[in-house]
Amino acid sequence: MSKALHWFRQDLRLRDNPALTAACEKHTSLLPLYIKETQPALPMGAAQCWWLHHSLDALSQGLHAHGLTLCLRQGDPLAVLLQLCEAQQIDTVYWNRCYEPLHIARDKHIKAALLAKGINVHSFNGSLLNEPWTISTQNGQYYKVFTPYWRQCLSQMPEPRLPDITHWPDNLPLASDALPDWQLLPHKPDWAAGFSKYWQPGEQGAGDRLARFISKQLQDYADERDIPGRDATSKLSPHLHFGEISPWRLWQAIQEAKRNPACHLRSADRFLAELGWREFSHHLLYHFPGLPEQNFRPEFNAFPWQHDEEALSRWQRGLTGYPIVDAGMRELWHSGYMHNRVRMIVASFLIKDLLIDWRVGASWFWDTLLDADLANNAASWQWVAGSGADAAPYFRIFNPVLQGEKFDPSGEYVKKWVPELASVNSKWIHKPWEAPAGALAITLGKEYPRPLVDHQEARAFALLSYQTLKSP
DNA sequence: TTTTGAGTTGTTCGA
DNA sequence: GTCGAACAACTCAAA
Repeated sequence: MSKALHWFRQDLRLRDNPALTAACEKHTSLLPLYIKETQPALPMGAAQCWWLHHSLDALSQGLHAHGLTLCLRQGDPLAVLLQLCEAQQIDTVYWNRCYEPLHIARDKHIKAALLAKGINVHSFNGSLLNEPWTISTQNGQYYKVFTPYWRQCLSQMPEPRLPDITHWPDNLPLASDALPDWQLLPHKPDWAAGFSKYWQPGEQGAGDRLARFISKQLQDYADERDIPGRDATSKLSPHLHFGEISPWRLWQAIQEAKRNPACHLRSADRFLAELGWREFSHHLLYHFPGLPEQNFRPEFNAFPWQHDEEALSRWQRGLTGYPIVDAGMRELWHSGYMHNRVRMIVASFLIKDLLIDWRVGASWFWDTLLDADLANNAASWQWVAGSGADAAPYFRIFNPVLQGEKFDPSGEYVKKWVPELASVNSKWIHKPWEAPAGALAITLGKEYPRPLVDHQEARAFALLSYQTLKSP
């Protein structure tokens, strides 16, 4: 008659959940628990609080279908765990591992404290194809370049195992907080009002996205993933972040699709490589824990970043006067998401046109992205800045007009998110300031702003600034 | 230890 | 309009 506790963190799912499966197999009673930390090491962004609310709601219903009740508690995790274990004579605690440095430290501390009280702790890999410490070069170093890293991963990929629960233990009924009392949802103003139009948090929503991706999007993924006006990307990132679906299931689904002779292999491998980038980011963060704050390449510590509150605010609100940039920033604000291609464009603009510190951009993304993930966010911003591992060379500066014309030729993406430009001819949609007099139905500077900076001048200045980093 | 080839996502300029 | 070179060397990973 042993009792177990499963501590849900970034694994808000029932299927293919190794820690939960083990807990169910080995114990007769189970307490499923989620803890809202009162002093989190890594406070969640506002957009993700919205997601968390709905994901917990979905998880709670999913558990309920199997006779279990999700227990919600608020406080210091160790104190909550100890209190519950003692009150219910729980002998074993299960969880899936987290990989952010502060979470590793937290879990290590909690594990030691529980063991000291005679409580067993079992942890599992529930979130990554390859955990960061399992991949290394022949010299035993960690990888700093993606391509050899991913080659190595592919060469040692373990057989996927998708453990499912066959026997559900008895419920341990316990008092729980009420989810609405956590006040995760915004109110006054309800800026998340539009989110539910685009997203269905939870395991079911994640599974639906995957099915849609395999059946409708995979075939043309390699060719269309860069076109923000198309619905060509999987949009699985927030589901992956919260662990509503495991990378193993994606891996397996792609392998299955590849067995179909009609499958477009370049697309399938391209998608897997995107999973690879997620893994690579975690690998980098694990081995270089300062990644979210410190330049991976220390020579960037001398970079002359500008402080311009007005420019930052216009970037955040999507009022830079560069349509593709503004469309991206508004997509982010309205939907909690931004197309990958456009993320690179807006990041390049903030860093290289406005010369604003990449950490400032990362912090805005952290607060507004539903898929905000410490490893991915830090690694990607540093990549654009040039301060990161395997980074873009400093002279790779995106031209927002060319990028717009190349990847959004008809302007449909811009028109969707910047409605004041909806009437502009596609010839001028990415550079309305060049339109001849009378060609625009709107007035620049009134309905839509003039460019915040001149890109050619900004580019030249950025190149000069990057020159200063070179050793004398 | 030394050598060698390679490295997500771009832009501009001049022929 | 199209194409290739230059942009700047440097670091990484494997042989």
